[in-house]
Amino acid sequence: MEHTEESLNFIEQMIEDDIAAGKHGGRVLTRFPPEPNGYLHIGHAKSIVLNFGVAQKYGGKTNLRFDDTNPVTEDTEYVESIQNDIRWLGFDWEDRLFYASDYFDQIFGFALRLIDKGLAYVDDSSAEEIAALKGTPTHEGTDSPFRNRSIEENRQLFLEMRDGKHPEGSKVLRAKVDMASPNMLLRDPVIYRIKFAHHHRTADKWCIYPMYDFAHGQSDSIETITHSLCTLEFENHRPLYDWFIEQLGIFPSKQTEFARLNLNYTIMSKRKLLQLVNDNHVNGWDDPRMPTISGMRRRGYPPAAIRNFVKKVGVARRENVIDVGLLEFSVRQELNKTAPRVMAVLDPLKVVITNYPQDRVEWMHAENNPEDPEAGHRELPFSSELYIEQDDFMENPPKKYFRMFPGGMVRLKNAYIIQCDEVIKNEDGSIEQLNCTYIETSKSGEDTSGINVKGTIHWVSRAHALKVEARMYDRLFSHENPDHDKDQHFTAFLNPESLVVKPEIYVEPSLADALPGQSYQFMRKGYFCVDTDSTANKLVFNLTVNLRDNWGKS
RNA sequence: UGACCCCUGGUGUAAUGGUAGCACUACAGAUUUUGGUUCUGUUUGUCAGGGUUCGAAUCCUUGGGGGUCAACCA
Repeated sequence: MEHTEESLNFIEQMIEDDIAAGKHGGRVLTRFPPEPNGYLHIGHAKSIVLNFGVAQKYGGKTNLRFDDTNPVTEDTEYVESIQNDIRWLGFDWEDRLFYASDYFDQIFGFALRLIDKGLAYVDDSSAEEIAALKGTPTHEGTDSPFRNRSIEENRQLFLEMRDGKHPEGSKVLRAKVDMASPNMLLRDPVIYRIKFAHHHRTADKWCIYPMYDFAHGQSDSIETITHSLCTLEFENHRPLYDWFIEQLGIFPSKQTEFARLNLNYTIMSKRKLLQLVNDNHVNGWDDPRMPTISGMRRRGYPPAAIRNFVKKVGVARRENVIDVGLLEFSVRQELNKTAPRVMAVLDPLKVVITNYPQDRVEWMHAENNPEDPEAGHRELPFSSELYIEQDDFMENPPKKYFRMFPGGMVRLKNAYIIQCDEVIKNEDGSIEQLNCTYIETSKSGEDTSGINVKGTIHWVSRAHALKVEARMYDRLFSHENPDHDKDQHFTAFLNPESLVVKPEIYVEPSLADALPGQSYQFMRKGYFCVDTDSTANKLVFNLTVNLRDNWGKS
């Protein structure tokens, strides 16, 4: 057996180099550091798969750490959903659940250490004044008038800030780096601000909170993270990340940036997703049209499909926009192997088999999944009155149409070949029903008719069909980049047909006991899953993704 | 008019100075009791110029294009 070597992405390459060099004794410890201020989306899935995946591959571990340094935007609702989503994706942080807020005491100590080294000062300037003195990317900044306070005064004032003696916005603690740096982040970044806000974990213990740059890297160090993987927009933060490690003399975690995942026909910004929820453009964070993990779960995307998708996308440092078609491919690939086949008629057309006894019911033997011999078989009721799909019949078919037409023959999947004898119309010209005859000797599995038909269509027995609701989902946006227009808000590009509800479709009776979350292939139509809105009286199915359809393309 | 990063088919990603490959998409065909799946094949690519080298997608250089950075957000 030939075995092809899989090529490494640049992060795996780096880790292998580090291990080979004996760095940290070959130890690998990564972390996934979400801020609990929103739901996880497919972009986070990339980070999760990367962080957990690479650690697994090299015998390491991964911490889950909530980056909860801004009490104003964070909430335990998000803490719960995030953990739920990571588990569902198939990853386990075991006993390593941490919060940046666990380290507030230590981080406060780091700040004092900086002050004592003359590397941090309390600034009484307003936010506007600080911004004004910061300069611009092309013009260097100016020192704050408070930059040269004594160590003693800085210490005293910082302690007073902690003790709530100063109002919000009146003072901040700044690192003393370099106001002339071409890197704006090094121009004396604010590292602590006053916020009289209730924190979801530390409650009212603190009224000062560290900023990202003085919490994230420090938390990495405290946990002795070896490889701190983050997205490209933090690249300019790396010199500061390293500066703090150097000045504080703490564990040297190493930050490495990779390009975030972008998908066309959707948006990934948490702020904008929150707006879709708040403005009721969608029905919550787990709306099946949302690019959130919870939305995809409800839509019926299997976790393995998401993992495979992320692996196919790869990891690199260049900006990218992934075609949502690749995600759909991954979903079909997984569901094709696992989803039982059933028959469902979405847009019914009544068929009467005139030569089939009206009171007769035959139970047809049907394969559950041709891709999976283990999946077994089921029995399907067949009778003289059926429903077929409206677009499986055409009165005046084009050349290569091989479904039903007047005088034509078609195979009913798992049943008989029938011939269309008569089209019965309503007064308005619409088709009321088809009268057909069946070929008695053509029963599936015991066909001796010798007739070969090109088309096979799905059907359900009218008397036995279950009436269920179907929610037909399409992409949320009709433009591949909803953010492309400077003058028009992204909501202007919402797809008005992203959800079409079919209140009543017909499905075969074997679906009666289907449970929320279960996926099926509605043969020749698409993959559907049972929605959590289903009740004892009425099942609700979500369209996960259509089947590929080559008909009519050429 | 600053610093840092990036540029390989339509999309994404390999090739670590030595045959530009893989996946998705598209197209064509075979198989098929799902116009699904599967199988086979085809089209399409190294941003541009200069240099180093026996040899450059890869190294150097100039230019072009794109991204990030001026929250008391992360």
